[in-house]
Amino acid sequence: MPEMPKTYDVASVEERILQKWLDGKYYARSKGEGDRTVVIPPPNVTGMLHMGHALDDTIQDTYIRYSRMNGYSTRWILGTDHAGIATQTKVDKKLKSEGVSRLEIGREAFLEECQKWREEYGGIIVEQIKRMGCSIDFDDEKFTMSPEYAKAVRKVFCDWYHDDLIYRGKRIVNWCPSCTTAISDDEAEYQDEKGHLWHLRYPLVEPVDGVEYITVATTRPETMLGDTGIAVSPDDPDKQKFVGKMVRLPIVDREIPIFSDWHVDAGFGTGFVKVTPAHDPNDYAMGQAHDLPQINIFDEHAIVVDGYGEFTGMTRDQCREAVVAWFEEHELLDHVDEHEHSVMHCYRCDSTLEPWLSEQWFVAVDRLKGPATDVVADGQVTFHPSRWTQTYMTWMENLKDWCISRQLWWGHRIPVFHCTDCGWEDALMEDTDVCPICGSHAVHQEEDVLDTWFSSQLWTFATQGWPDHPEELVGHHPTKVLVTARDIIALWVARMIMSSLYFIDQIPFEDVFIYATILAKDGSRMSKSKGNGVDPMDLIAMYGADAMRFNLLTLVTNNQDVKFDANIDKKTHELIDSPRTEAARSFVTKIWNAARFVMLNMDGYEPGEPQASTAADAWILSRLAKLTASVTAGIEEYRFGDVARELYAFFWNEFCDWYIELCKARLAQDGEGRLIAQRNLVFVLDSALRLLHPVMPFVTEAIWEYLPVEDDAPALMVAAWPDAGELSRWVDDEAEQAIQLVVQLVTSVRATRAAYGISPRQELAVSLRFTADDEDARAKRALIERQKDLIIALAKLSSLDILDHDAPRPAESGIDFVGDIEVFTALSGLVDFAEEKKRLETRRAKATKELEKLDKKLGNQNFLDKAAPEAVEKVKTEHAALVQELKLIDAQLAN
RNA sequence: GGGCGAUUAGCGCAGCGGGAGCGCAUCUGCCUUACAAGCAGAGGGCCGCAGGUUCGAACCCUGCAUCGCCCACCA
Repeated sequence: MPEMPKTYDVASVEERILQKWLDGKYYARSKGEGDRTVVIPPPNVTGMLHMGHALDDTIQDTYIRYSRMNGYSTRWILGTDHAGIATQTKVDKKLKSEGVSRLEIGREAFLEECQKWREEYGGIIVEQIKRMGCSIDFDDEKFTMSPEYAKAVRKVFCDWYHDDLIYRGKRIVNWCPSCTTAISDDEAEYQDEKGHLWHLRYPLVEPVDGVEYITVATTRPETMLGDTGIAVSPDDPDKQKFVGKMVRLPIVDREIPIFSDWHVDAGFGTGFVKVTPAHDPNDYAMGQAHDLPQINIFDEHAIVVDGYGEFTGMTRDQCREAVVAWFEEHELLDHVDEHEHSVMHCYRCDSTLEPWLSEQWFVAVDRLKGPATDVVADGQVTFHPSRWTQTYMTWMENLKDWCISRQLWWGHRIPVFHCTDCGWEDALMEDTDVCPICGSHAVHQEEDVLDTWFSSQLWTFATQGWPDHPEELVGHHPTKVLVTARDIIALWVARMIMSSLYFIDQIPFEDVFIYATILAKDGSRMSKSKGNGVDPMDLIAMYGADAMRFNLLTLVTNNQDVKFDANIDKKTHELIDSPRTEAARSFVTKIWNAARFVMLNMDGYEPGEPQASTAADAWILSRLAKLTASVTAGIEEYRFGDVARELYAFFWNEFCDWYIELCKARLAQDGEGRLIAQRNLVFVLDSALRLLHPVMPFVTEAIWEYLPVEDDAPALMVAAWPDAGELSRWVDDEAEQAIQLVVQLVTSVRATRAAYGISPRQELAVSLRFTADDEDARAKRALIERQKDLIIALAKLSSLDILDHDAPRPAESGIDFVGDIEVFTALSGLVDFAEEKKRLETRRAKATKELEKLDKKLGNQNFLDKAAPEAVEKVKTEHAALVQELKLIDAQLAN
């Protein structure tokens, strides 16, 4: 048999194993019972993957690998998102650094630049996904702007357009005057800024009760040029007398009405609000409700338009200054307060956004939201953890029409054509340059492109042949689970549900798994600008993909965010270390070494069934059976953190720490015992590797190549998942108790040894004495007799005697207790007995304190009456044991 | 303003109604031929604060504090 290298060389092995998988195309769709199609949330082609992707992809890969091994039909669909605004920004910046702008090179050349960018970064992203070990369908990569996908997007637009779900309208949008595009609310960044609250006086046309003017408070005095009303709160009694009166707007000399509206907070400012419907979302809403004119005072660059005299041609800032100066000059500036408020900025160029009235395209959501709410309410689509259901529902309730047009170039161009001659307009699947009505060639396509989410909402079905090959969807849609981050529940998850229900009358996925947001160690968001981000590729380079994956999965609990334990150099922003990932790497190494030990003891091995020939065998097989059931259920329920911890505890603390040690004596001898131990070791190791494989695919695959298991599978990755039902025949609670006793006895002797500083090489004579002489004690005694050699070997004893229950205590011995068994360790000539006395006294104090607690409990009649009988019984047993222990300690002390 | 989450050992986290746990770090002793990326042992906790429910609360309820996230708003 080939010998395993002494050390596990992570980098070279992971590289080789990856190639093996790719060569074998084991990542491709698998056939089986029950469909498990999963779509990857398409990463943006803007750059590299971050820790969120690493977590997302690790979860999906673990799930898919498990499902593949467990005989499901699987397919994990790969793809990337063109990410309109984000990519365009990156390409803009790149061009700028080369000294050109997109306006100079034109739309066509710019799109070519975007394509180039996409090819480069899309390629990098796919390489990174490979490097993490993801078993995704690499031969069939999707892209939200591929010709097939574009066709799906276009069909969705046209169908909705013709079903009156898409309309064009003038609305207030977040406008970036520098990028000259609308951006969505989620693309706006709020920043708290110190500003001012200017109090301006507006004269009343007719005095009211002798009052000649009212005072409004505003943070944006420049917008007063577009004021068309003044609002007061309906809950403000002092102001009601002004309602219905008119105000003469200074500078523009316009008469505007005072009205009452619920938007107004009587307690803020002066209680009078200037209303500028064209330049504020709230004012727009009030303007709609009260039928006010919408006066746009800015052009697309936020320059004051014609007709405002000296103010025309000014920027927002210049205009603000000039307006304030004018009010001051005319003694209409009441006063100015300092005021902190948050201001929206463009996340691309950081300009202050202008709420701006412009022509945009919208999706009417009224007919879409009902069905999308129902499928979640009735459990067809289930969120995990369940609390996200509420987030979803709340968002659906408050859903407003969706602005889908973007004044960008990189994206799906809106397929609406109009004729400037006759006014014809339609959404078309094929481009045209002739008007079908008047035959004119004055036909133009809309310049705007669609919001990126408009295309990604189709992801589950447009990646699977829709609309041209609907047969591809059969059996593979709805997909099984969507694994994603919580911040796109509204932006993406909800929209996928809406569009999927509309177009293919199916939910897009059965489950939505929302994982925790990964924060930096200090609890703040990881971000490039703060330099506290961790690059998954750095972690892989330092510790390997398996270690990163394992660590990430331990973080998957019910929590909604989690701090990533990594240290980063404050100056260079480079990763220094990640203690938790390092610990995970130790686990990888441990697995390698344990396997290596097994392989070093394979001389004379002949394949055969596992066999519970000793208590140790029965125990480990029982533990394995329970682990298999638990891990299987854990993955099915998306409890990845539990799964990782259980695997760790079994492999390290049970298999390595005890079973391997318990086998060493048998392995050292020739004969049947050795063969049985070999077979059991191979069986348990093989099973454990299978269970570990979805979590740590590389090291398990590498080890499996050495294992002498007969299996048709060409790789562990496509080998069978252990069958919990089949294994359940090994469950053996008695054996588990027996080994637990062995472990306790060995640990007891080791603790005594450590307490006295006795060398591990010094063999000790130990005798055991049972405090009782009942059936239970006799059974335990028989068991210990059977495991005597094991205990002697593991505790490094010269002898192990079992005394009769009434035998005298051995002189000059240390004492310890394992339940009702006294453990005497002969210490004659080895220790200072004053020490032992001190030790016993400490122990006595502890036991006394514990006993008091139990006494109190048992003295409580309510406890005896109301608590579960098992609970009472347990306390009674513990109580008896403690009483016995104290008696023994006292006897020992008296000695 | 509305909602959600967190607060447990120095650090990062599990546990979520009946004995306070894991990993790292710390201390002690070990190169016991699978593993020093290891082995054995040990120390370290008013389980955020205050009430309540319960025979019994880290766990359930209420309030508070601190930190964080999401949504809305900020004239």
